[in-house]
Amino acid sequence: MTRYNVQETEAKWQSHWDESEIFQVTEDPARPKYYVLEMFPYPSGRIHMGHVRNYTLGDVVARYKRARGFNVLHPMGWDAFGMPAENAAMAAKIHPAEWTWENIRNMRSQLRSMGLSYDWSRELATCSPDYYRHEQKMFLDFLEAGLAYRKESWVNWDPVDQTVLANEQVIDGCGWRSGAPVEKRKLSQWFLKITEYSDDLLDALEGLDRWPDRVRLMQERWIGRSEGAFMRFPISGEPEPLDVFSTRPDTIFGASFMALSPNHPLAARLAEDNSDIAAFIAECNRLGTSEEAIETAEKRGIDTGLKAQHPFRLGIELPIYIANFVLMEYGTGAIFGCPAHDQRDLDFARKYELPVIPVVAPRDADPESFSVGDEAFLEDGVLVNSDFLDGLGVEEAKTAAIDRFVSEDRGRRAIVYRLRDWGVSRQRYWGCPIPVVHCPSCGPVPVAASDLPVVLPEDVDLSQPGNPLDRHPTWKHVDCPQCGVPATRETDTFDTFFESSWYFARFCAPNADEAFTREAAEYWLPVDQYIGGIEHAVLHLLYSRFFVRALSRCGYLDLAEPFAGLLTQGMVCHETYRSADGKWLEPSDVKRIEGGAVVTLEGERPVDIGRSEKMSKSKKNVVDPDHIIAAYGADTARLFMLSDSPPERDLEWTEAGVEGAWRYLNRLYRLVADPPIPLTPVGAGRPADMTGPGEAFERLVHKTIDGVSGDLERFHFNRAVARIRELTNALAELPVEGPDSPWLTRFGLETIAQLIGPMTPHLADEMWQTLGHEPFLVDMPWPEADMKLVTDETVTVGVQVNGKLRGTIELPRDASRETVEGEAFAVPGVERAIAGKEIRKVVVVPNRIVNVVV
RNA sequence: GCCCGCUUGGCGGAACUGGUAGACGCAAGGGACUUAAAAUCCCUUGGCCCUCGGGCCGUCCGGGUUCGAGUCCCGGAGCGGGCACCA
Repeated sequence: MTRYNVQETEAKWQSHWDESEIFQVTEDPARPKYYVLEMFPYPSGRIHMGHVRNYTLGDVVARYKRARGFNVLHPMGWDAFGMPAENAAMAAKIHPAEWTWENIRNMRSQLRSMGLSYDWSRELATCSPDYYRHEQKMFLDFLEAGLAYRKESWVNWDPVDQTVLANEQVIDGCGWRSGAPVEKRKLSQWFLKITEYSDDLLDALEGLDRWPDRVRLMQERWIGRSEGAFMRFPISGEPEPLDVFSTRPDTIFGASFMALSPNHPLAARLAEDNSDIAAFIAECNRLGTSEEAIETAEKRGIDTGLKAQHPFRLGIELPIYIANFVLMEYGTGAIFGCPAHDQRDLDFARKYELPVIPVVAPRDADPESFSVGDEAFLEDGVLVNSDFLDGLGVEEAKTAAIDRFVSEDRGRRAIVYRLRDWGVSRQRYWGCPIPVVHCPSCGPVPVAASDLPVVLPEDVDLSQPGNPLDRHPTWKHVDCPQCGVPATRETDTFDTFFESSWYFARFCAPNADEAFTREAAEYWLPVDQYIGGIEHAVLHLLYSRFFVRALSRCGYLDLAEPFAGLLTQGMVCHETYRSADGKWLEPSDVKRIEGGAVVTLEGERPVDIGRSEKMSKSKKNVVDPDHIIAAYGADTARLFMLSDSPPERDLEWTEAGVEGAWRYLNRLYRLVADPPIPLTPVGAGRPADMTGPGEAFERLVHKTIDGVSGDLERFHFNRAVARIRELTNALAELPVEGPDSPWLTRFGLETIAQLIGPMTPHLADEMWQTLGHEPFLVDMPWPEADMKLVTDETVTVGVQVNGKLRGTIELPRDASRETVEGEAFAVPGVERAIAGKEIRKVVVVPNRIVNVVV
């Protein structure tokens, strides 16, 4: 039997593609363009199955669009700055740069073995000065445009490692490496004014109609526009009043306390001469900076002893607390608490025995007796206990309350956003240096554009805690660009989201002296189809959307949105295995035996099978793409990635599924290498007379072309694969003796090769050549379905009685109602079901269903 | 805590906008070929009942809308993801 030599064949086509440079593209105004981009990887060392899935999806789209006549840009690069390089440097004593470049070398060769249609001449790595110098220039332009500024903000500080920790590095309030309790610290940092675009970023979401709804919704919530009012409360015995923001000014008469964020300036002032308050604030600061930590913590507070005066109720004073659930970043960092109509306020009030005064009652409730228990009343209703607001609905009451605040000059209507400005400073080494010099007399001064790039020094010492740039002997010492006195460089580097916010533009002109050329960017952008993980639904995508706005303002380009279409792929999962002593086992350490049980490969000891989870090193349920490609080839891995699950959903990697894909590829190869019957010569005409089965098969080919095309357009890759397999099954069943079979078999095989080309490109080119064609299949136009053959002349219609299927009938398409009813009543199952009953109604849905109601 | 998503046979999934539930694949069982095995090919396969014609039940659970619900609405359960310094 002819055997498919996958390693040899895949290597052969990869080098052919490479030598002929077929995937290198240039701008061509005569042709429609299509820009396919997959989120570029962090060079962690080896590709994982998530990458394989992501890049397979992109490659299918790229190859399909190319066959459809588009000039396709499909580039790849490396998101090469980031913390893991520093961690590796500390753990293995390798320089981050060396570690990163070595990883890039490895991963590039792994990606190449997948046979992806990248234009490798455009490859970039963000850690190269050639790349990051442009973002230093962008930062200078942002500064000049007023889009970058400096302010203090809070960070998680590890006192032992002398470093700032990411939220994920804070475990139970302690540093992940040092184990020391984490402190909140205030640092002066650089921010980008993303909030200036809050409304625009929100409004433009509507136009992103090729984005998943849930991603748009997540961004909408993230931006978090809310309407309300700023209100001023005088504090008894204090000169300065307290400003608060509330979305519920209507509940002002239900206020029973005020609460300050532990980071509020007033709280800080009170702490100066009150050790209890200072201790409470210090404790809050141990909580970490994440919203999750703050929201899940028990609601706690401390009474400051200060009293705020109720704006509309003379003589009523409200105690001012400092509370751990009030965020300094939102509104003014202070609130009035209305326990009856806010759950957090209610929890707090119950704990500190503060009054709970209902001021909104359900419309059908008795206002006198309505009270609130352990659940705040959040719905619409009628205002009660509220003086001039009594009897109004919630919306009317909001307006009336704000109007009164305004007329008494105690507040104003306002819109606030949850979105905060983007802090881009990182106290780390392996990132893009922020091009600023701190001068003792001029303050922070931008580096002159002509002095860019500020190159990250490589001779650093990572063996001690803290930022190595800070203690570098020479690098940071420079003269002030403005006044010339000795000054020091900014030692912070950019957040790595900075690099990924514009790489899609750099790919348009990767060798340009400037960040990118306007010409190339205007030809290629926006990205027509962006593909990546849902984990980037908010930050990366929102920052990139902000970046094109900021770059447009600074004259780099003229673009509304970076990504016109977005596909978010699910995770790659695998069963988990544990030995009897509870240790995780790798899939390659176990085997499946008769009956489905799993045992260890060595010693055949029993293994506990856990449920399928995202592949991760900690659970050891990782399958190395290299091993799969070595054993089965890239096409098998690609086909399995596409055939088992729709792209947005999680995919469960199974050895059996891989085997199935592998068997199918071999079957296809055998069909062309060793056809069941001799084929007609290349280009032979369609036989004039077709047999019945032949004609049915010919129709199926056209239906498959039509179906697969539609599936690929909508990213229903798993259905496309299923259809191609159906066609393959039908081809195998063609009668050997049929006079039209030699032609039909060729027609079927050529079509299968073309349709499966985007998914398994090596095999498809091999099939194409074996069938007698010149390479490359990727340059062939996509097959066209003959729509006359796609629609059958007859239809199968289901016949129901009272909604229950009783049989089916074969009818000419668009048969008359009379014909349909006549045939339907003649179905034996229908006759049985309606015998002796009165027919009340017959529903006929043309070409679909008949429902007899008795 | 807040926000978002998912739930269909033994398993992954299919079913376009409410119209024949289970396409396609995997696994399992049976058979063919073979000295044997692998590979390949063929058949069966949602559950229960059956007089082998068929009957009843069935898309996480409980309600509802409809001639008709996996699909729409209300309520609930379970699982997963995100929460601003991981990328």
